[in-house]
Amino acid sequence: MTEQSRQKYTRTHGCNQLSSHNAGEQVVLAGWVNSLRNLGGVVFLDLRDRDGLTQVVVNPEELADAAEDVRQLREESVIQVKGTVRERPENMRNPDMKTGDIEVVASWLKIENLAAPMPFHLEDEEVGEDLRLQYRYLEMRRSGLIDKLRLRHRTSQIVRDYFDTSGFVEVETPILSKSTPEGARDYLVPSRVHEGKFYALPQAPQQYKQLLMASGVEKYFQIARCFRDEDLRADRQPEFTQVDMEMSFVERDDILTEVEGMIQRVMREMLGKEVPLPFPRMDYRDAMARFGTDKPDLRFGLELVEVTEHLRDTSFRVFQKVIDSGGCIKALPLPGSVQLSERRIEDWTRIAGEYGAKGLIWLKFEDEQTIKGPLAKFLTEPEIQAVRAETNAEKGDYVLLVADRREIAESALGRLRMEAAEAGELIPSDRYNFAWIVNFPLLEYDEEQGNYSPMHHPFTSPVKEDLHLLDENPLQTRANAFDIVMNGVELGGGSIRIHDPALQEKMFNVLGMGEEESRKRFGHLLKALGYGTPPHGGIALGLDRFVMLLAGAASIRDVIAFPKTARASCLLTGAPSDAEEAQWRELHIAPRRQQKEKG
RNA sequence: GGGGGCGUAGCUCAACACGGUCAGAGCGCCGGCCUGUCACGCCGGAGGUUGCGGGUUCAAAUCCCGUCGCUCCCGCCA
Repeated sequence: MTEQSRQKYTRTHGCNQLSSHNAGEQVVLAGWVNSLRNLGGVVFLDLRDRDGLTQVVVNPEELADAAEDVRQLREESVIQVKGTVRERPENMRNPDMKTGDIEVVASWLKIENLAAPMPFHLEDEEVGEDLRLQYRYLEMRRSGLIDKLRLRHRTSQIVRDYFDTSGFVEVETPILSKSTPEGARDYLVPSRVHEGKFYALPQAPQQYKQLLMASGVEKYFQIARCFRDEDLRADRQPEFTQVDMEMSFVERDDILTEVEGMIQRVMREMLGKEVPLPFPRMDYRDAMARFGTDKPDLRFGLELVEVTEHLRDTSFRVFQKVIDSGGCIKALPLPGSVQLSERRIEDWTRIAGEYGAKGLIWLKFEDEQTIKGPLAKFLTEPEIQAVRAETNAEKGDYVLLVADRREIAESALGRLRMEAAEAGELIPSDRYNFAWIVNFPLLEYDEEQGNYSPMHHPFTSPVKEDLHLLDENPLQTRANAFDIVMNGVELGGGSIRIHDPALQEKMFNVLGMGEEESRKRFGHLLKALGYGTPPHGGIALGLDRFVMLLAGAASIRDVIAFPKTARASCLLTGAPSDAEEAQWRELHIAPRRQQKEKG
């Protein structure tokens, strides 16, 4: 190898670093061609690396050999350039560019990779998301996605440091795990060694972390990947990341305090926001009654009120029927600034219908005494007055009414509260409101299965005072569980767990599991509880959702490097894909279609 | 499993309600010109299975049915 060819042109500067102070210096830059301006003789190109842009000038007199190559260049090609930093003439500086006072006059240029024409405009935000996902690596180059990944990285760092400082130990738990048919659908992994048996990917490290409490770890945390084979949403991916933690010898408020401290630190260091502690705590029942959801967005008002009693003797037959059958009438007062066009009422009626509401009634207060709307000819003067007083409505305000079963009326109006806030631009940006929702019901009745199912999970402890209700009135039993809500997004949930094996067995029993079945599914846990497991509890927070909110993003896909589509496929790699026949034979499985053809 | 929105050139979109002219525009791409641009400019050109399959019709991008993909929501997500 000659001396010449061994000469290494390693980068001397980043594309954001040079200024007029460097004038006259020999530098080597490397990066992508961000844009190209070929004037026939002289060629200008903006070179981009992960830090910034620098203009490079290719002058035919000074670089005759490379000038021909430069003509072939296309945007997003990768090049290395050696050259001299030159101050630009006064009238040719670019004040919009950080390095706009200088340019690098190329004396040597190497095309490392001549890029094919881009399949889409990299900076065009209107490009279809499917195309951007297919070329995710191209989207990342210019979309600000990398900044979001940096934000995510730093958030994880702070979380790790916070828990480390508080004496927590990060423990990794298995990805190949055991299927438990409760809860979400499992992703299954067939076993080659054990014919006909399967691992499951963890929906959460729940049981392992409780076993770590039995192990004496006392303070555990993990930034853990979780998998759930359920239908997706803007804030749900089939695989996602939880900040998972568990503590021994604690009560509910110890956990809440620990988490509040962590969130406060993240908000301070990531956004420079000082969030006041403690976060407000709201009963599940109150959240439902006032906001129609268990994850209320507290950045704005617009609370629901109940008007059932005021309209108990109404002549409006639809309402009368609902009241007679034990339903209720909930109202959502809206300021007149939220325009209720006919089209909007139609749209919102359809939305209310998605929640099972059979209708949506509106009225407008023309003044204190007079209302407009379909109820105008049905409501009496005192009824109007009562509704007005209850809703605090003023002249020009609207009231939306849903009469139905309580859950339906509340959840439908809860959703319309969000629609109205958006439509009326009532949501302050740059504001962060946290709240704890506490005292969830322990159980709900599963109509399909015809039995009780846990609202959180089967290891959740009832609140002490409600223990007796487990026999008398299971649905009335409150759980010692809590959710944390940030700007209307459920960030995470946790609970105090059951650490008494007898109570745990009883719980399984209430859930309709016989002794044999519960031992088969959860025997390992029950056994551990019997060998000296301390009282414990913990929480899991959705890291993707948290970072999404910190980044001001609309979907968790925007804070995940390689997300999946709403149908759980990866457009970049094409996963999931077919497997070789030899592969599934080795795993003792066959696609059903194949079996049918054979059988 | 159910409902809403979208699918036309490489990209973004127009033409679609009321079926009928060669399916157009901007950007990108290709060729030519251009030595101070920074959204460089100017001239010329190529590029289409209107997602796919079927139907109605003399005639379908347009109407109907089915299907696939993306997306939002309900159910689901212990």
